[in-house]
Amino acid sequence: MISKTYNPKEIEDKWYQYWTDNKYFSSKPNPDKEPYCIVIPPPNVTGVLHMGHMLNNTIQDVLTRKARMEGKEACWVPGTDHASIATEAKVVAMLKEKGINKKELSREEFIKYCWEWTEKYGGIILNQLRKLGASCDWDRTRFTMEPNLYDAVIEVFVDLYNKEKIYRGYRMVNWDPQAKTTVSDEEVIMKDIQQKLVYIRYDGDEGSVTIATVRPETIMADAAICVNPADERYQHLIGKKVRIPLINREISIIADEYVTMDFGTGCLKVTPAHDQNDYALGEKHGLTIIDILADDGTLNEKAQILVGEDRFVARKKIIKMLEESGNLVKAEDYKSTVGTSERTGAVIEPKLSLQWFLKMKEISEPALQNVMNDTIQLIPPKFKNTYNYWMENVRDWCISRQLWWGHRIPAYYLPDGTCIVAINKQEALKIARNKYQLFALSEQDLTQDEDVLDTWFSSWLWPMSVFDAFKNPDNEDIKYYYPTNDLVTAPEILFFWVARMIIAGYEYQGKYPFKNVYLTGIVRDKQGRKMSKSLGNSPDPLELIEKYGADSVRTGMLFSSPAGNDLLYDEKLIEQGRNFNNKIWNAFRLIEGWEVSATENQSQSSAKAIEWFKSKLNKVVAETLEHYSKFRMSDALMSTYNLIWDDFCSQYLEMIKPAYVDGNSLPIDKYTFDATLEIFDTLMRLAHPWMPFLTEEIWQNIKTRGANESICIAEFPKVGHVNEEILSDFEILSEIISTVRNTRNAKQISPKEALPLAIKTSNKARYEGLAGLISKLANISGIQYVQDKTEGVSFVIKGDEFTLDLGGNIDIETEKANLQKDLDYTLGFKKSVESKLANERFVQNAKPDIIEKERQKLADAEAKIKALEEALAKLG
RNA sequence: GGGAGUUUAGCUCAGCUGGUUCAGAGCAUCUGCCUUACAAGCAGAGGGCCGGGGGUUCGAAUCCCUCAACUCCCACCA
Repeated sequence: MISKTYNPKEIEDKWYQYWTDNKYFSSKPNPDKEPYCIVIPPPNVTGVLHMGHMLNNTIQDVLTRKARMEGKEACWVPGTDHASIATEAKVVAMLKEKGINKKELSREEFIKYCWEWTEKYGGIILNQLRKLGASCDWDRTRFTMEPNLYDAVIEVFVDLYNKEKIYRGYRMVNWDPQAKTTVSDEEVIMKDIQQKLVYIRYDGDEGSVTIATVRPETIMADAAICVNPADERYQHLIGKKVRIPLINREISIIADEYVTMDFGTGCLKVTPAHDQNDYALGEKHGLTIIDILADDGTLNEKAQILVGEDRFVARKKIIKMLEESGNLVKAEDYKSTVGTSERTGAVIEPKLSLQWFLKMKEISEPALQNVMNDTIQLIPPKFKNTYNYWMENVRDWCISRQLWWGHRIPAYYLPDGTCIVAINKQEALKIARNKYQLFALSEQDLTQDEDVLDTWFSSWLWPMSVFDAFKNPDNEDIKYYYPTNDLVTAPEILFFWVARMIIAGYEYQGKYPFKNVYLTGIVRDKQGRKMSKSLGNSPDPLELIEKYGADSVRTGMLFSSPAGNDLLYDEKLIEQGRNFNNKIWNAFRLIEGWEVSATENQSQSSAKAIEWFKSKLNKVVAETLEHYSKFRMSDALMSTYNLIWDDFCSQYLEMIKPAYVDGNSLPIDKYTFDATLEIFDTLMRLAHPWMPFLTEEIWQNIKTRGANESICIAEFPKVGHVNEEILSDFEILSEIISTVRNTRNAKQISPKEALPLAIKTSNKARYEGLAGLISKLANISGIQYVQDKTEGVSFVIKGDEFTLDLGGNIDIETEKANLQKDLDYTLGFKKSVESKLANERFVQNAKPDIIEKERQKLADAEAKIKALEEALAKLG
């Protein structure tokens, strides 16, 4: 006896093992098959699965499994990303706990720790994906820091350098004082914060000025005071000098139109070292750059005062000091935006430093065009706008990071500072010798750049590097799988990653890396808040899988998540998923429990039911494929959900269910039984991409399967013949049944009590075909075809009149009122259709098929009115 | 400050190029049922002037204008 409720725990590990043992997810180039390929957005190697991963990877798995069942050579490439900043931060923290300071370690020692850490935690997230049922080709698992991928990054750097796309320069960059590295513009998150706008008076011999600033701790780095040349208030001071309070250094007052007259006091303190605009202003006016901040965000000796204090502490203290010195004019509340690091949350410090950049404008041209012309499709397309904006205003990409964990920049410096870029030291030395004729030079004389590359500078090669496109350019894999088909990822990394992969794809393969980009939404909680650790509103995906089963979580997450829309997560969704799983499980239990008779003849009703369901199934398969083709995942799932729950369980199974006599089920005829199993088989294949475990378990039990058979590689249902006539007949059937059931409900008559039904129709044949089913599903004791209305409750469907004999249990007035209500509505309806048809402009302008539809409506309404009127007349 | 998007039942969303069997789905709610697959269930029901206003049209949730609210992206007014 199978369990009454579906128990996923018992089967999930078993089937996953079976699938991997049989290598169903392995893929090799196969010229006879069409490739279907997805590369996973590589999660952080030391990360753990969160709800966003669940959503995103479930979608990838659904797409991959469906493609595989459709006979394509499906290949889903898994892997992880080394995540420089995040991993390095974790390792530093771990070392700190052990009492080790990163600074005390050599680069090699530190990297060794990183590798240890990676090996310890690196497998976790991939194993979690297995729990979810992800059908990745695990033999192809890649890591952005593994040797081949490492080399690819270095090669690309050298290549771009040689093409003069990469340069080194001083720039104002975003400095993260916590991670002590630069971060790219995209990694800076602007946040609104409440600050104090401090007004400070600078005195001079010829007058004084008051400036407003939110960063009083930087006054020691001031290079000038700037006013608008048109500002009459300050005309007399331009060119004069004032002294910086507290340190009494003299600075000039300069004029520039950049300054807004009506903001603050109209006087701007210019601090070229600590502000983007001030830097530009400083360059223009030839000002001195005084950098008073150390790498960790404390004030350095150039500040002269408050040396060693953290910038925020210094800010508070200096206000106090200014107050005491009498230079503080006032301080008011002010809200402004400040950049914070995406990785550490620290407030970003604009900092002037020497960094490596990639010129973006030219290289990104094809990536812009081919998204705009839909060669690459963004789903949903609304993201094209933001993509376009970003790409058109793209700025050079700062690719160096002051970290150790990552791909070390292959730039080597000669003792005189000359920079040579080459794939390794030996090559660099060769260049030094050949190009500069420095034959005496040895490897020891070359110093490699200390910095590593931005993590995205490795992941932008991902769709190519996972197939070794750089190491081995003409290999079978890259030729077969590239370009890949779909990419499923979060909109947040559209520019970080997606756009850059497209750029790299065109640069190195001359072709887009993927055809479609499906952008998922953000998983939020019920109240619409982002899932976050600090809020504690993010459930642990593995606990959910443990509690409900992977299939429940998968379906639950996809019930309501259109592309690009955020998913408001509620555990109820997962429950709904579980209920669906259980429903299927029980349908199987029912069928499984039937006794089969080889001698019993098939009833006409069962034959009809099978015919109907097959048409219905084909219709839904067509719909589902349509949804898939448009990446409407929720809709595709819902089609299957409704087909199985409503059409199959609630209707079909009730139609063919063997009767009970004296508490015992009669056997079911073999033909119907076999047909039902076949249908069930198809349904499981249709549902498999959503619920791989449950469907495999059932599919394996429907009949005896061979040793290497699996639903994973069974055929996805194809669209077959749809008999529209039978579908419409069954719609009438279901209307009859629900009306009868309704009537019982209203009259409080038990469903167990069989009632006689009279039908007055001109199409007796139609109902004779349905009679058995009507009787069975509406519990009708006998059907009688009549010429005149008989005693009982009547209703009209498609111009035919049905009367349910309730044995006198009727209230004439109520019946009359009900019929009258229906009649009134239909008359009104008829009138509106008539007036429409009478409208010449309508008849002239509307399309013929629309008019034909209207005529049909009119005819139907007239038939209905006739029947209703007759029924009413009978009641007196 | 600039740009884009959204606004349809209590919630989450479908409704393509305008045609009143298009006002839908799932969930939630309500009513009645432990009917021998499933109470994680069965059978039913209610619920929306499609954000407001104006316009185009024979006809608008669907096109245009305008207002309002919300969201996102971009942006250095100290």
